[in-house]
Amino acid sequence: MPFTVATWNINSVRLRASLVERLLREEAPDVLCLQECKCPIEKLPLEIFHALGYLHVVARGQKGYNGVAILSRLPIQDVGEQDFATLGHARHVAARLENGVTIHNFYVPAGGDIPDRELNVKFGQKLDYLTGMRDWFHAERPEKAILVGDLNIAPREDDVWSHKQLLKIVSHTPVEVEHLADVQDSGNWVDITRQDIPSGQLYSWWSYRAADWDAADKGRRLDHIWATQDIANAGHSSRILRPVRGWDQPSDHAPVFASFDL
DNA sequence: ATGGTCGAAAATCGA
Repeated sequence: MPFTVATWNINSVRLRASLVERLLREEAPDVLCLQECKCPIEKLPLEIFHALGYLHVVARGQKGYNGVAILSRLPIQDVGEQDFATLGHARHVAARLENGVTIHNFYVPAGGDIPDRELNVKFGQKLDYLTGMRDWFHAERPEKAILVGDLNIAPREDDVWSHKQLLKIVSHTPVEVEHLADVQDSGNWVDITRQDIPSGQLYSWWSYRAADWDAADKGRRLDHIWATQDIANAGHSSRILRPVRGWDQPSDHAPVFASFDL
């Protein structure tokens, strides 16, 4: 059964419910994973999703911040959440499809502005969250699994507009990249986006603080789709929908897509 | 070295 998965940091699902609706209508992924819903689960605009055939929703939320949701046209089962680094935040939820594939939806902490855990508690929390992910996947030995989300790290030189200028900027520092690589190794995860698009600049986020984000094009690839080694060769057709960043009242993130023939 | 823009929620914090 082939299926398509998408991930999108929506930056308030209530404010942008109409954008979610447009994406579902135009692209019709089987599963859409959202981050930064910024509301309790009882305030998710479920009617809109249901009306489009997304009858299955697994989510975790909190008032004002964070929040993750998995919308699906295919039946899914809630298989729980993890609270890495015991932050008490809604940053992870997992669901299982009937074909046995588990989908993990993550919103990794952004980490603040200063890349030093002595000077910035949030940076330490980000690293600790990633270490928690590493240890958990090391113990779990995931199989037939897909991991998506806003991981808030652009690991490769061609995942950022300027490797040199971003080396000390949170999201591209060597210590974060090492932590993310440890997570990837611990679960035998394969970066499906880069499996499909192995070279060239690739971004999924552009700051709001640019006069013209498209012309400046100072982007970063913060949003990822991974799969465990055993199903990685089923992944294909990866793409990042850059035009979505140019929709009215957009999120600062573009959605990332991949398909799997399983 | 700094400021630039958003969203939620209350007049700031987080990104």
